[in-house]
Amino acid sequence: MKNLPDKTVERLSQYRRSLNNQLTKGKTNIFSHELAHLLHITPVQVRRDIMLIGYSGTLRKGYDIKEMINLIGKIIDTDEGQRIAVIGMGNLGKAFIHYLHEKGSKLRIVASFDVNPDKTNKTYAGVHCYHFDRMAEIVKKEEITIGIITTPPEVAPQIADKLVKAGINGILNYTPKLLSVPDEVYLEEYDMITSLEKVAYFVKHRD
Amino acid sequence: MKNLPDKTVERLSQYRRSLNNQLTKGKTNIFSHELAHLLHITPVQVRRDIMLIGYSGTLRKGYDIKEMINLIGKIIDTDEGQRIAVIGMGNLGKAFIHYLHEKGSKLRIVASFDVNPDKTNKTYAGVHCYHFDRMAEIVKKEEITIGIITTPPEVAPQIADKLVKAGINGILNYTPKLLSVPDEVYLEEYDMITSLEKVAYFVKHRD
DNA sequence: TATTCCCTGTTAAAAATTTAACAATAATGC
DNA sequence: GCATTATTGTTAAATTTTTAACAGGGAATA
Ligand SMILES: NC(=O)c1ccc[n+]([C@@H]2O[C@H](COP(=O)([O-])OP(=O)(O)OC[C@H]3O[C@@H](n4cnc5c(N)ncnc54)[C@H](O)[C@@H]3O)[C@@H](O)[C@H]2O)c1
Ligand SMILES: NC(=O)c1ccc[n+]([C@@H]2O[C@H](COP(=O)([O-])OP(=O)(O)OC[C@H]3O[C@@H](n4cnc5c(N)ncnc54)[C@H](O)[C@@H]3O)[C@@H](O)[C@H]2O)c1
Repeated sequence: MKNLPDKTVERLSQYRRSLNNQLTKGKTNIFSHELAHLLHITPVQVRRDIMLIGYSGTLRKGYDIKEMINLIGKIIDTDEGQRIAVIGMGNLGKAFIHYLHEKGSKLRIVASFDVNPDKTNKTYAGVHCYHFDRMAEIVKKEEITIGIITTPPEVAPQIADKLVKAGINGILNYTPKLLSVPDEVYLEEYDMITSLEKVAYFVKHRD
Repeated sequence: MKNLPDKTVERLSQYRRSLNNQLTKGKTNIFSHELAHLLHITPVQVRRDIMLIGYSGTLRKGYDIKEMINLIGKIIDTDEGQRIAVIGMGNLGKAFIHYLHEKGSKLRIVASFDVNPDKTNKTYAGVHCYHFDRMAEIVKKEEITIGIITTPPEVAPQIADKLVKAGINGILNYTPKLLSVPDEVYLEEYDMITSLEKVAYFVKHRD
């Protein structure tokens, strides 16, 4: 399948979460306008996204929820899934692991790293924490493709460098320090303060 | 000033963080291409954003870092600042308060709420935690305009409703449950899983 | 003082994303 | 069975966002 637009990928993730939610409520089918309402977007956009991933609903019945969940899974998780590491087992790192635990996704956190002896050689929500010195070794052995950085910001650049050298393909950076990686590594950065400041701005400047 | 584009507002927040960073390194001026490099964007975009906020650099010297920080502060924080509450003092809520503490921003967290007696009537990083029953009262007294929701997802909708009734103007929702609020309330939602799944997708589908 | 160079500010073009419009058609009601 | 209704799929238009192009103009050089 051709590459999907950035924004469509983000929405697919949200569609899936909403669809799973509907499934637990006993719903088996859903209309574009229902899904749109849940995500605060327009029904057209839902239909367009669904068109882009090559799925089709049935007229007057809408979309089959299970089928859509499966298809989105194939697209995002891929059939083989991916293996993930968290670097920095502080508040955020631990919270993340607990949050992802038990989601039953094919994206699995299989290792974590820290340098603090209080953190290393322990297991958090089923994820073992190694000393960061062993990172390259474990990344290879465990076939890890994605690293999530939740260390203090100062060390984030060197962590990123080492992850790249170890052969990782994607980095999700939660420190406020903006990173630089080679083109072939996909980098996503998120800072809570930006979200908060965005709300602050639009609260004061909304029409 | 006319309303700025969504994306520009997000970047302003990042500009400011990067500029503060440069300031501590002793830099007083910066070129568009330098700032662009830090944010992985193009110099044109930097210049355009700066044009939109009505600031001007000097030819051959670039932009005055302090002046830009001040101006961005006026735009995002506004002169009076805003007062913020966190609802749900679990892992994420506490982490957030610690993270924002000591940033010296005009956006200040002035209260937090929980229902668990283990959490209430304590102070975390200088922020008092009240029982959620007192929320409406405190929101009025403390003139709180923004609420950050970090409760379990199940209760998020009812929390949001009550925040809206209490007269809040903006909500930042970190639970994976998508919310619905009246138009006049600005809503921003963020789910870490979406970021992770986005990385997962583009790692496998990058050209 | 002329010339070159570098960097800004801005308008115009391009690209990405969203929204509108509507044809097609299965189910429903009469 | 025929018209009506509801809903999808898709093309085209509109909007938003990014990128390109380039005209200034101040500093440096000579
Ligand atoms: N806590 C939040 O809500 C929040 C929000 C946004 C961003 N952040 C950012 O996320 C990051 C983590 O925040 P936190 O609250 O979890 O911090 P934290 O101090 O609790 O955790 C950081 C962890 O990284 C470990 N570490 C330090 N150096 C390391 C290294 N070289 N290699 C591996 N591990 C190392 C530390 O031992 C510690 O366990 C910070 O950059 C913070 O700015 C935090
Ligand atoms: N921890 C993460 O990394 C992470 C990441 C993304 C999203 N989230 C989401 O953020 C939210 C919080 O996560 P967490 O790990 O901090 O959970 P948590 O269980 O540690 O904290 C939740 C807190 O909310 C309080 N609470 C429960 N009901 C309440 C109510 N009605 N009013 C006020 N407070 C109430 C609880 O007492 C608890 O202190 C969850 O929705 C979670 O899914 C967490």
